[in-house]
Amino acid sequence: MPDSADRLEVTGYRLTAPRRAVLDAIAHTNRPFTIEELSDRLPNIGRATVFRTIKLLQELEIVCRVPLEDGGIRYERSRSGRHHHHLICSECGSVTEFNDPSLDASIEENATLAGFELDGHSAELYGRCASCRGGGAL
Amino acid sequence: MPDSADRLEVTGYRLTAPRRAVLDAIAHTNRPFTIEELSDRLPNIGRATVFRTIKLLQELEIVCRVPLEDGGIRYERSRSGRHHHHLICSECGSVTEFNDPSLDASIEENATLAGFELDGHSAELYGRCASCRGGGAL
DNA sequence: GTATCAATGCGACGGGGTATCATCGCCAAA
DNA sequence: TTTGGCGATGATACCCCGTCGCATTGATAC
Repeated sequence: MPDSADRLEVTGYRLTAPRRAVLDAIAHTNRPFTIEELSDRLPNIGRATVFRTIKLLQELEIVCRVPLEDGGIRYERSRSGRHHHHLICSECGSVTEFNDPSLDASIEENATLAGFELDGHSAELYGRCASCRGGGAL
Repeated sequence: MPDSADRLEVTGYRLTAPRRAVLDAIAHTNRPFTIEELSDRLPNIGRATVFRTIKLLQELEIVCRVPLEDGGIRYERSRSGRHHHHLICSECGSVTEFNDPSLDASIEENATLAGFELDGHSAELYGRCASCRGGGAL
């Protein structure tokens, strides 16, 4: 994951061994993960450092936070690296990013209607993904 | 708040003194609150009971959970009692409910496009409300 | 090389919520 | 009206997730 490393350096953060290890671990993960899972895979790295690194990567939009329906939190490597929304499968836990200008427009319109100055928003969709529906028991 | 009490009874839950007290407290609150705040206002009621009651009221859609931008959680009496979204002011903390069929339609469309079977979604908008903008320093 | 200061690791801490379990009290049936 | 069942309560311990404080380490500039 060279460009993520680049992004760290370019923004003035030090590219240390623990940060490399975290970047490497998430590069090799294709499923949303918890900090605990990540931390377990990196036994030589302090838990606090994993938290701090993930927080940093969120700010750099390399990783994004995925709020689950039950209130739990997972994280995932951001594929687009830009603002997006999530489709979260309650069966297999997979997360799909999507982007829809008309959805964003609709959100902005509602803010404007309410006299609201928008500076951020989130939208999460919960349900069952295509493959779980296809192969599933229902 | 007689109809909330009714809703409890109708759905088969007992309308007990602690539940009445919680209903009464939230009826007299017009701002989003934390469980701690609510619990402090009800010193004779156990903290666990406050948590349990709020959880119950969420299920009955009498109260809704408001996720803040920083990850914190507040609760608010639901005005519409139905599915809705939130405009959350980062300055004064006020929460405004809104409902927009075209926003919901847009969400459903994205789900359909992805082959997703939707069973729930959330959308939170963060920014500054009209009155904070009007009287504010900017 | 060496100084500097960000980053790390450790352990303690804190907030928010749940589990356990004995007790209470609402409600209905007798 | 008493009684009994069982849902609700309260106190406490506990758990999970994330942060803080602080001494130490190590990346980078000079």
